[in-house]
Amino acid sequence: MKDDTISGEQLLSMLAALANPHRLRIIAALQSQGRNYVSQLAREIGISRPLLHLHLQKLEDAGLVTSQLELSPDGKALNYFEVSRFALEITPAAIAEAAKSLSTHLDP
Amino acid sequence: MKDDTISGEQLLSMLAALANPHRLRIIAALQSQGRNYVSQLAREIGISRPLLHLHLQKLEDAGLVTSQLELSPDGKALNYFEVSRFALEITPAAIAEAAKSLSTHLDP
DNA sequence: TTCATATGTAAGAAAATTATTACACGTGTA
DNA sequence: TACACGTGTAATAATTTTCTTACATATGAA
Repeated sequence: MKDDTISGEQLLSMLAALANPHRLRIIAALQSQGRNYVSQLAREIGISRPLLHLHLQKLEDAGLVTSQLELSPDGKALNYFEVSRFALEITPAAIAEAAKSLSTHLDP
Repeated sequence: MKDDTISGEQLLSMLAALANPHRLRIIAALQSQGRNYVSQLAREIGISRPLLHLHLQKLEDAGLVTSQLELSPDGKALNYFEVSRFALEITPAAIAEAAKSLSTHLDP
């Protein structure tokens, strides 16, 4: 059998990170056009840079994108983001499995 | 090729519906123990009935659960919920595909 | 020096989601 | 009738998320 096991918290954080139209578009853009740095991506998607920064942070916290700070030829610091490789199989059974490890307000 | 196509809005509404710990537990409970009616499910999960009602509504709006009103032997109206059969393949490519049909604030 | 580019982040406003409480209604039984 | 059980929902509060604006910093070029 495949080990598709994932913790409830992990699943939840990925779902929460994906549950936003801007963030879906961000992933789509990085997937289709490849890695990009923050300011440029903000221009392409049409949202403000601080707002994009916030969304990228959520995606990165969930492990869906990664970033790498680089120096451009002309000396600017560019923070490049790219999509992580991920594949979530979302089914009732997978959710039931993951939910076993979801903490409750009743937990010790 | 498989037609895994899904609209951006549809994907988004499912992701949003899943991105909550209570709702994951609801799906897990219905999947593991089978269909159940609202009051009983509320007791099992340990949340109030109105709160469960709200979460069930979101899940139903997203098409992840369905409900059927039935009369118990002793005449009570019981609203039974069960999990829908769904399987979402969440990958960067699938998101890029779905995001094509995501409306923007810039749309006509 | 000044301008244009890049970076990050803090503070507060706005909006959406989540949660509680209280109400209203229906049926069968004591 | 009163109680216990089921249903739904409205109003409000609390919390979280989203968004904007403004500030601070750094580098290269004009």
